[in-house]
Amino acid sequence: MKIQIFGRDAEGGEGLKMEEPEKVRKPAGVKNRLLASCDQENPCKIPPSYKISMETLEKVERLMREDVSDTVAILKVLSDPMRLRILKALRIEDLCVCVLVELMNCEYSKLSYHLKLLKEAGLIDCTQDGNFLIYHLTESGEKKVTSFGIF
Amino acid sequence: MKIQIFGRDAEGGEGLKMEEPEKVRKPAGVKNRLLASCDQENPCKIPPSYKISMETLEKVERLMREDVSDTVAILKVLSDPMRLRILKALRIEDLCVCVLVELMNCEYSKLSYHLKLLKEAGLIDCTQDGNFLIYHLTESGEKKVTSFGIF
DNA sequence: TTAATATTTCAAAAATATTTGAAATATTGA
DNA sequence: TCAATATTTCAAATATTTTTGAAATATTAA
Repeated sequence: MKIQIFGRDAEGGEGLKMEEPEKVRKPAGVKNRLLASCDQENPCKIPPSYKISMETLEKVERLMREDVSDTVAILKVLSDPMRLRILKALRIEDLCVCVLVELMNCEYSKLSYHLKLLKEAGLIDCTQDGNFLIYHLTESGEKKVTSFGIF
Repeated sequence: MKIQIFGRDAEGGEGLKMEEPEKVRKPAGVKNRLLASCDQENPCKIPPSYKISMETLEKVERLMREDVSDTVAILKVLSDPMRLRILKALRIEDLCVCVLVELMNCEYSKLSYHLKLLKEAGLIDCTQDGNFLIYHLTESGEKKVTSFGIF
């Protein structure tokens, strides 16, 4: 696959792109990989509507290198009906495991698994009172849950 | 497990909870399941700090019944590094599969799988230009991605 | 002590999601 | 028409996540 690169434009998404005379570039570094096979003997074949500037390309490549693992981790934890419902409940009231078990209508061990994930993600925590564990949203959990605007 | 229920309080989370004299209730309907074994011969054993009002309980139970499947579905789609990075890229610029393949540094079939999930979730779509498919964020995708405040 | 209770942990089983590579499809250009 | 290209589809192999039930832990109550 080969890509044609057009001259600089004023910041991706800004609208107004001026199209400079067609000119195939062969840049160094990261761009090399992306545009490797694009040169004179090997002319680029791309659809006419498809133009992309060096600036935009670089911007996208920079984004690609950003670490998304934290975001993914939190999204993974949130993307489960049981865990979402636990969070919803705890937003209203701190609840002990025994009540959650009844509310969720499930086995202790199952609930416990999900509570563990939520806790490991720092979204909830619990305090002990005798034999009972009473779970609550953490401050950061409260914030995240709110900022995701999920509920 | 048995739960002790205390008198009405003014809306969960409003602060100021007045604690009426201890009184075990045995309500009907949904509450029955939750509080089934809580009566005179079978006195409730809960930790002293743990009080919950009928109102709060009802509120939580109502929440439990709400359907979260749409939210879960979208969160599931978002909770993958590859898909997140695709979305990030498409926020900057519409991109054809061939460029995405290079950016993501992966096989076509793999990329295609993730594009499909994103498309099925209505977050992205594509237009065809000859042999090329050029993917873009949908309007609703744009909105969702923004509202989740992920990037 | 001992028994009962609330909860977690663990490992195996089951369910889901992802990756892989080959083959299919559709479009272009000769 | 035919070959080349861009992309998707498919089914099998892998990997990850979730469920299950039994056993472990820790606390209370007797």
